[in-house]
Amino acid sequence: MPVGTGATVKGVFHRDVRDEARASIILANTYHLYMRPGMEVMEKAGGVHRFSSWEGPMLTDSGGFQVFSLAGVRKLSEEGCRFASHIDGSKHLFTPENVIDTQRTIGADIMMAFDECPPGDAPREYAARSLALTHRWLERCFDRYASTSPRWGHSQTLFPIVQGCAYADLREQSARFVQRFDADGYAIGGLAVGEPAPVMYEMIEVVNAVLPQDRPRYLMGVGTPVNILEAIDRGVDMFDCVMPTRNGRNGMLFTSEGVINIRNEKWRDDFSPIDPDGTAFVDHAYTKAYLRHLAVSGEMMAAQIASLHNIAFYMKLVRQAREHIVAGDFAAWKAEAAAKLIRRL
RNA sequence: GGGGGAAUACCAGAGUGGCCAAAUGGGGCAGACUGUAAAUCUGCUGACGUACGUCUUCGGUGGUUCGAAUCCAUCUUCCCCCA
Repeated sequence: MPVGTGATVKGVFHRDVRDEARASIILANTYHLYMRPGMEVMEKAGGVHRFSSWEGPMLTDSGGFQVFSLAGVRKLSEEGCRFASHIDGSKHLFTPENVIDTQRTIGADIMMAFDECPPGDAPREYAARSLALTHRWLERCFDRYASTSPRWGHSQTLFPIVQGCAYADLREQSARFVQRFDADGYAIGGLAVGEPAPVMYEMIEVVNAVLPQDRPRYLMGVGTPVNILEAIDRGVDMFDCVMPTRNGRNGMLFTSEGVINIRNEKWRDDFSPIDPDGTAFVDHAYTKAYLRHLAVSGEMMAAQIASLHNIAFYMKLVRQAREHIVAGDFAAWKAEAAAKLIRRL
């Protein structure tokens, strides 16, 4: 949602944590069509959380990411973050408190804390100062959370966000700090923001070594199919990412055989399905040639089909991951799948 | 039959004597996109070479000029107007 609302609405597809296996997941902004009605999102001593009305849980971001992505046009302070709307220039102030209020109003099942997300190359001194601010904000978020009630008759939970940039000791410190709130789940933020992938993986390992095993770990904003498999391998349970939709709109299709740029002329006469492995999101499988025609013609349908296809692909990917974790052959499957996923077709 | 206009790279279309291998768009090719200010943005697109560069291009032919996509003659093709 645009600046001013203080939150981004997402759908989250979550495992039933009663499964033995880790890795459930995902993702898909604004798409809730993959979720089962009344599915239990998580269990905690003494109670079961139920989703809001419809097909699945709603997760909202706090607006913290805007602190990162709008770095050029915002002002950070102890109080919060000021923005000028890109739409009408009006001024807006996000604070830990009003961001919680907004998410209460939206009715999110999972609300996110308000944090600062520094860039991947942030110097240590900045990272440490930022982390301290994020932690202070986090306490304010939970204060507000504790002093307010769900508005729409279903429970609303709040996830803290681990920060610390690319510094292992800061990450570890943060992962310990956030546990004082005994949350239903924990988010890992501030990754995939410019740092190399190996650094991201290392940070995930550091953090997950500290976070509790019996609560979902949510890696925010990640990522490519391979990123997701690597993160699952390191104990992450939940993801969200714009990649399947944004890249889909821009003509990139993820398939079990590799990545396709559907605008390429090579697909012009290719009447085979987008993915031979059958990740079609409807019974009818669109052909590459048809989708290319729509994309080249500038038809909105191309963006729609590509987005839905990519989301369906991501959903299938994590479902397979879960199955292979249960079957006990995740590592072998991951290696084989990843090799294909990075190919360009 | 008479009069006028036009032919430019894959397409469309600027350019009217040197700063033109030739604007701009499209098409093509490649790349980017990771808690969505994004149906977006970037690069390349005559040949050879990493590159400075060299060579061949602006309908055909022949001229003028130090120098021509640009001027002249002629041919070809297309378009328009009048009969």
